[in-house]
Amino acid sequence: MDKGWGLTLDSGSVSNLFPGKTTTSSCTKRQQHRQDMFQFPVCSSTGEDCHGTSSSSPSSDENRRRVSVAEVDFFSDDRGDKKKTTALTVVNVKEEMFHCESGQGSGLDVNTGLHLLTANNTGSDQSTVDDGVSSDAEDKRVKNEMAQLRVELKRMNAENQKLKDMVSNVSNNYSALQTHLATLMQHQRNRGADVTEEGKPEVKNTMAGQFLDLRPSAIVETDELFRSSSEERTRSGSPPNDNETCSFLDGKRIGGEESSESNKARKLNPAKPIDQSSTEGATMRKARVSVRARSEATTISDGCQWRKYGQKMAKGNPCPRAYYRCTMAVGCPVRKQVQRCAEDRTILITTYEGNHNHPLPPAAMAMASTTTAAATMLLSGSMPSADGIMNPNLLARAMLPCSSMATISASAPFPTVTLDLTHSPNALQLQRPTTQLPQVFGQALYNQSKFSGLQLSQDIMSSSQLHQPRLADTVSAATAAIANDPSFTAALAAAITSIIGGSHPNSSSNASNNNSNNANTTNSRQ
DNA sequence: CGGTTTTGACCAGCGC
DNA sequence: GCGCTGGTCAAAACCG
Repeated sequence: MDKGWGLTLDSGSVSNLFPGKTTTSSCTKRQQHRQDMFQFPVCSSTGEDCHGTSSSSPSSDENRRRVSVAEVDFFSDDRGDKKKTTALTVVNVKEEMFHCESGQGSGLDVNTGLHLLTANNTGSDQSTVDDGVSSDAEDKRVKNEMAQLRVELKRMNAENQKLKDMVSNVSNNYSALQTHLATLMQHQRNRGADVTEEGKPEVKNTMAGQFLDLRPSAIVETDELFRSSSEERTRSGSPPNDNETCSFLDGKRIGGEESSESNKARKLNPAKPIDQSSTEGATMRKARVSVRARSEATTISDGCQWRKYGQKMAKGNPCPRAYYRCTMAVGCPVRKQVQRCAEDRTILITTYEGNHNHPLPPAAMAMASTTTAAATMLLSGSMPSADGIMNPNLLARAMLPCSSMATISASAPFPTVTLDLTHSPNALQLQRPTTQLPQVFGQALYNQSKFSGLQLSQDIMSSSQLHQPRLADTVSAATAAIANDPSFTAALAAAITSIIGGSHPNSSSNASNNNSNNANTTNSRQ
C-alpha cells in the first residue's frame, strides 16, 4: 500500500506496514519480466523456432544477433538463480549454434548461415557439397540436441510454473497473515477500550494502550491527577506556577528550572502521586508532530525562540540530532528535535512535542497551531470510532485529498503525526494557500470526523471552511511565517496546518491566548 | 554580562 | 545483569 493511500511516511514505513501489495506487484512484475524474457530466448534459441526463423531465411548473423540480444537481456537482470540458469542455457544454445555455424569439423562456411538450411541451397559451394556425408551426421546430432533443448525447455517451463505458483502461494499466505494481524490488533484495541471504559486507564505496553491513554477522557483524568499533585507541591512549599498545568505535558521532566527538582523528587520518591502524574504526562507527551521539509538551514524558522540543550548522534543517521527547548517563556514545555533525513539530507525533520504555555506571535502561532492541531487530531483519532475500532490511519486517510501530506506512524515508539511537505504536489502548487487550503483541510477534517466518529464541532468545520475573520488571522499568521522563513516549504507547512490548528478550539493558539481557568484542560489536550 | 551553544556525563527504558 | 540507545543535564566555551 504505497502511494495508494496517499501516504508519505518516511520511506519504508508504509511498505513496512503493508508490504504485501508491493511484494505482490513486484513479484508479478518479476514474473512477467521473467516470462517476457523467457519467451524471447525460447523463440530465438529453440530448435523449433530456429527452424521457423530459418525458414524465413534469416542470416546466421541475424540468428546470432537474436541470441545475443537474449543473452544480454538475461544478464541485464540477474535476479534469481533460475534466470541465471536460463541465461546459461541460452549461452549454450548460442554456442551450439555458432558451433554449427562455424562448421567445426564440418568445413561449413561461417557466412552461409545455419548449415541445416543452407546445405541444399549452396550447390555451387564446393565445400558444402563435399561435406554432404558429414553434414548428415551433423544434422542428426543437431536434431538430437534440439530435441534435448526442447525437453529442457519444457522442463524449465514447468519449473517456472511451479515458481509462479510458489510466489502466488506466498502472496496469499502473506495476505492471510496480514488479515489475521489486523484482526488481532482490532481485538486488542477493543479489549483496551473495554478496560478503559471500566475506569482502569492504565493500559500500557500495547499499542492500543498507548493510544487509549491519550484519549481526552484519560487526559482529563491525568489533569486531575496533576492538579492534585500540584496542590501537594504547593502545600509542601513549592511556589505555584501557572505554567505547571502545561508543563506536566513534559512528563519526564517538568520544564524550566522546576524540571530538575521534580526530576530529583521523582528519583527520590518514585511512588509519590507526583510521579503518577508525571508518568501519565510522559504518556501524554509522547504524542509528536513531525514536519518534513526541505531546508538548507539548520532549523526551520517557526517563529519561536529555541535554545539548544543537547545534541546526539542517533543510530542509523550520520547527521546529529539536535534538541531544542522553547525559551519564549520560562517553563514552556515545548521541545523540538531537528535532524536531517539520512536518505535525503536536504530534508529537515523537525519533531515537536508539547504545547506552548504562553502567547505566541503570529509567526510562531502558525507552526504551533500546526503541531497542536495535528497532535489533537491524532489524539482524537485515537478515540474509538462508532464501530469500536480505532484506526490510526484515519488522519492520513482524511488527509488523502491533500495528497501525501499527513501520516501517522503506528510503529513509532510514540504516536506521531508526520506532515510531509517534501514532495506534496498540492503544497508546491499552493502559491496562494488561502484560496485552496480551507476547502482542502475542511474536507479533510470532515472526512476525519466522518470516518472516525470524531466529535468535530461545527465550529471547527465552519471556521475552517467559512469563517473568514479566523481564516484571516491564520492567513496573516501564515504570511508572517512565510515572511520570516527563508525556507518556503517550512513556512508553507505552517500555513497549511495553521488553517487546521488556528481554527481548532483546542489549538495552542487559542489555549495560549486564553488565560482562563480551563487553560489547564485545553493545554493538556495535546 | 547575559544568553546561547557545545559537549561529556548521567539516567531511564528496553532488548538480549 | 548488561549493553545499547535516546533524552537530558550542566559546566564550560562562545558570542553579541
